[in-house]
Amino acid sequence: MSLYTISQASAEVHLTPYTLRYYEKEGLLPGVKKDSAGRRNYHEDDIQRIGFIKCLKGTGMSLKQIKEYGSLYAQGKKKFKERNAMLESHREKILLEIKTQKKYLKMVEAKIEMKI
Amino acid sequence: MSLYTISQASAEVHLTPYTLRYYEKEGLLPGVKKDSAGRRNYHEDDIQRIGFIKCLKGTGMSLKQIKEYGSLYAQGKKKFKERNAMLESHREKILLEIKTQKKYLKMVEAKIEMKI
DNA sequence: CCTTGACTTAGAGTTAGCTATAACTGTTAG
DNA sequence: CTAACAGTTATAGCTAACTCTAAGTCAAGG
Repeated sequence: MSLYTISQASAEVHLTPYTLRYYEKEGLLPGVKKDSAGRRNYHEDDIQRIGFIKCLKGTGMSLKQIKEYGSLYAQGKKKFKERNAMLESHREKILLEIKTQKKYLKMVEAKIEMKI
Repeated sequence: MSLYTISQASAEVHLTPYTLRYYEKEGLLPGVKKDSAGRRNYHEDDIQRIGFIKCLKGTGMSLKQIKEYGSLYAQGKKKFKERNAMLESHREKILLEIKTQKKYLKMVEAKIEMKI
């Protein structure tokens, strides 16, 4: 049934075990199961969750907000509206960010072309 | 000849006076002139420099690297090659970043479309 | 049985990048 | 002349996001 130890999960998602424990401690990754010896067993859907956390974080969402999103998610469809509103506004933010990056790219390219 | 006090420069570039002084202290913005009373006088080209610093920083370059770039720049054309290499590799980084952002955008949009 | 090694926790330490405070100085308006 | 104001410095404090340390536990191999 596809279980990962913390070091396997770490390799899979390219985050250190430190970071994985930290995310869990901060409440970003609730409900990770442990074996009889108290060791974490990451399931496939934990890996998926971490993937989405990386996506949100990689687009500039703070861990605090990611946690908030996760908490809305955990509350199921009664919070669907709120949760989707969060994603929609984050989507706008990403679009804006891409625009800004493109502008900055042009500035850097202009500087390169200056040859001075 | 278009001089700015620190608060005017601050308003112009959308950075706080604290940040402007901090950048200067960190060596990112050498050679800012002062008046007889010791107050900073930002010239038009200081404003331009800050603009480019914001561009580099906004695309993920660390202040340390920006300082390094500035120091190469200050050494004139004898460091042209090195400086341009730095910009070229930064350009690649930005391109990659835009690509990543686009991928993440799709992930967020997919999540929005899930309606679950 | 004992060592090795991968894990556990709580908590301390680190880094980047600001942001604020305290004490002070020079300029300007009334 | 003086009070308010906008600046100055040095230095301390803050936040986010890790990153590491110390001390301990557990399971498996020799």
